[in-house]
Amino acid sequence: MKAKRESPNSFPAEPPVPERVVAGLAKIGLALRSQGWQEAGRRGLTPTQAQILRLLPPPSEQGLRLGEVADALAVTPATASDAVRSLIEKGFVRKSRSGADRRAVELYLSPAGRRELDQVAGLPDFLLAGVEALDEEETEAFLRSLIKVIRTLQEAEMIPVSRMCVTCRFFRPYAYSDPARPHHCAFVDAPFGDRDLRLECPDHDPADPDSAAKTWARFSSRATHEATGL
Amino acid sequence: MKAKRESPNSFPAEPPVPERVVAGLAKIGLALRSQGWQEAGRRGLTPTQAQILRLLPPPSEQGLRLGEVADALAVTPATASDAVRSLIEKGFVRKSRSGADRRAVELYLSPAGRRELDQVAGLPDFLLAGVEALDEEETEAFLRSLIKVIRTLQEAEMIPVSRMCVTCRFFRPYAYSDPARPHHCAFVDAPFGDRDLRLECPDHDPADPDSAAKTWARFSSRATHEATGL
DNA sequence: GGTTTTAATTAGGACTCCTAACCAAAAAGA
DNA sequence: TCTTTTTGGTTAGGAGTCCTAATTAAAACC
Repeated sequence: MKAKRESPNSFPAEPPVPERVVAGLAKIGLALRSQGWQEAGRRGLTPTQAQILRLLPPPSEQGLRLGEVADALAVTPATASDAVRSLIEKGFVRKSRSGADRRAVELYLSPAGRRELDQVAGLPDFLLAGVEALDEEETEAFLRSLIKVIRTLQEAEMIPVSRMCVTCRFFRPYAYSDPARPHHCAFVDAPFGDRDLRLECPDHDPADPDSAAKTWARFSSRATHEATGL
Repeated sequence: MKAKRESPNSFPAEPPVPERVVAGLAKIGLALRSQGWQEAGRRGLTPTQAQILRLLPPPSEQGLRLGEVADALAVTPATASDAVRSLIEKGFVRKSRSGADRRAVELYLSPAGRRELDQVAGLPDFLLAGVEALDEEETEAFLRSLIKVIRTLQEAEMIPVSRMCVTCRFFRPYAYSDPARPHHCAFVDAPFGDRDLRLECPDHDPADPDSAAKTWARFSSRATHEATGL
């Protein structure tokens, strides 16, 4: 039987702050899941299927491999294959053998899929309403913290790597002293601030591991100190 | 074809900040889900089953109703009933008819369930590692923002209401001017700070709707201004 | 006492996940 | 070149997650 820990200010201690944060994130995860299923009922799509639709490009662009879809959703290829088959039966997705590699497939949105996606994307996350309860400054701080958490998870390979600034070869964190726009993007060759940090940038180009590590160290430590007013 | 929006600083605009925050939260939800299933493989428990185990009390305490379990997990009673049946077959949960209301059931952890829970809870969320990449101050700000988001979601009834400070009749937000410990808990009759804000307090007692609204308004607006230095 | 409501279960169906076994094409080695 | 791997994807099988709808039984209402 463990004695209860006391926090420094004599207020009876609960689990440490990070654990409560995790619990909070779990609650949001819960909401996302249950919302996803309610959505599913309204249209004919399950959460996974909707996510795949959001992922796939129109036929005019380069299609996605099945493996890429599986990675992005963090499921096994078997599961992804199931979901895709069901989407094809529903007429929302097209599949064709890849030209370059004859065992691979390329997946695209069909026109019907494109229309369906507009509907699905139209009612964007209910979560948005929750996040919009934060003021601007709070939201930006929240985004930055979120990016740090996600990146850490990615490094531990617990979450698929995505096209974020912090893994991009064009990203130069804290290149300027202007606190509103401390970062530099070498792709558009312009300074920008935390509010423009991206999670999925179309122009993303992965940095080599070495400079990625440096970039991350720089971003991570500066973002930390800046929050304390340094 | 839509023209690209420009943000005020001429950096090419992406979706607005709140949307990116939602995207980030969704990524974390993804990680939670896929981790849950990997867990499932190791032990014989699926994510839902593990969550139920975490929820149930030992036989020495008041058992939970099936409906309460369903609410807490944000699933239908049918789904909860399924999962509970499977847990009973595995010997981790005990069920008995409620004395007070003969159609209701009371659910408890069995001794085996208790042992299993220790295992499950032992490897707490991998997410913890991610959150611990934040420094102390950042973590506290993150927790506070999270509470605001969750509470907003609860008000919109998109997420089950939980035993948080902000819905408790003992909670007096911003009762003091001390920025380190601005709140007061009338249950323990002591001041406390953001770092002690709770998501699941054992002593929680719901406030009546009227004063709950006032408390929330006070917490919400002050937390906002405080962040901007007011 | 006779509705209505509420708590839980069951039935049925689509889908999500997994692991494992399997082809077939591509890459690697001898 | 002619095998081995390796890799991309599919299928089979099984437990579980979810839902809606129908059912049973007890409680609450009038």
